[in-house]
Amino acid sequence: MVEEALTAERILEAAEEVLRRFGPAKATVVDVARALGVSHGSVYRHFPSKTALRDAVAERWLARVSKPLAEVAAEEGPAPERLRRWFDLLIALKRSKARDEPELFATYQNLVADARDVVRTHVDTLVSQVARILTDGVEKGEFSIEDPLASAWAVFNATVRFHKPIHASEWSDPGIDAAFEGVWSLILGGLGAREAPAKARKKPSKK
Amino acid sequence: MVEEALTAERILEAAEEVLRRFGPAKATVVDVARALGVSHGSVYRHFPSKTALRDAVAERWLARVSKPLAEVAAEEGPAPERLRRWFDLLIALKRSKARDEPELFATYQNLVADARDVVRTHVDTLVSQVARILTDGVEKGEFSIEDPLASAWAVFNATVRFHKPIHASEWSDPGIDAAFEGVWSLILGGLGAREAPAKARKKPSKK
DNA sequence: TGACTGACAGATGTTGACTTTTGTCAGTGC
DNA sequence: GCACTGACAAAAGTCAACATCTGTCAGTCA
Repeated sequence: MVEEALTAERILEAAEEVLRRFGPAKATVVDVARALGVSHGSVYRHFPSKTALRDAVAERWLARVSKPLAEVAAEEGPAPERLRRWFDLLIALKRSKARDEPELFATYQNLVADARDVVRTHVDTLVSQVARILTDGVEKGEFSIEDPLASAWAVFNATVRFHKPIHASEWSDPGIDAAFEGVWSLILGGLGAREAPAKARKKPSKK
Repeated sequence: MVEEALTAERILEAAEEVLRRFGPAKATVVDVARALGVSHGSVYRHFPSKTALRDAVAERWLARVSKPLAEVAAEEGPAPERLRRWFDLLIALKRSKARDEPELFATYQNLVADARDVVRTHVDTLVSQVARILTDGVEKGEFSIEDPLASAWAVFNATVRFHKPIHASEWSDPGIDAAFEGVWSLILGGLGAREAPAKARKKPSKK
């Protein structure tokens, strides 16, 4: 049987599995190497440090969050509803990660606590997606705001309680959904949300 | 000189001083007793546990936050500006506590992490103050909202990043004030804030 | 030659004996 | 009697010896 070559990709998969099973506190580089049947020195051929490996695992994991969100951001149709769907999905994704992959979620929480670049990049990605929806809405006359990127940041900041991992323990409060509704109507008002005026409404795009 | 009687009040003062000096991790009941020249058993005559003592210290400390805020909430004049002054003061108070009394602030952070009743009560107090300002503004036609208490919670939730101790590390970010401005204009819009119409209670037709 | 190993040094984490702290209460003396 | 003490048990915290982990590198072997 031919041994499969040791690649960064294979290491990442093994590392994710090890993190999922043991959690960030117990997972070691030796565990990852053992899962691959190599010495731990080999892992350092592909990643300069354990931190870099952890960041790379998180990056993949975060890409699996932002990709479906990007799809929602790119949808057609009224921006206000799309914005809401986008946040509903963001919140649902975060909650399900916290519930179904607690160890990986804990890894991500450590990352946030360390204020790693990988997290900043992820947040920037998410905020640009929101900005895209807002820009779209402004063009269609569905939002009345001056600076979509600034507003995107504002919306993101205002909803921090509902998607930032540091608040994860509050997500099981019975009133959490009602609290979000309250913040949401504040936001819609603040964005000057309304139905697209007939003459401003764009024809279905077919580019 | 006659020994002063040992009262809950004197114990609280000593406990606050001990907490301020040693911080929540190092302060012991024996330290508090020593500062008062009594045995630690005596302290337990007045407080059932160290936790109860810590909570009582925090309660006093929080009262010193909510009292000046209550004064702002009770002021006359336009509600939107008052609301803004109220939040500016809240944020300034929290930041100065974090900066000038780091040990007591750490005590409070522990309290929040433990989700103690004393914190819930404090938050309820603050939210009612906001609700009071909102109610006032609704009566004067300065806000158009249905449920001032629900909106007060929404405003509080939307500004969490700027006053909740768990976010204290973000308060020194250079962009934090700009971020607050962004959220604030969202909020003002969401509350339907406007100048008081000459004749209150009449639905406005234009800006 | 170059991917990989394995032995190694220093850093970090764990363990368990020991110390301190919390909380109780019978006893003291005012 | 009451307000307080001081001795105590159980719980929690400390610390140093020991073990494991991270990161490096000279050496192996295909």
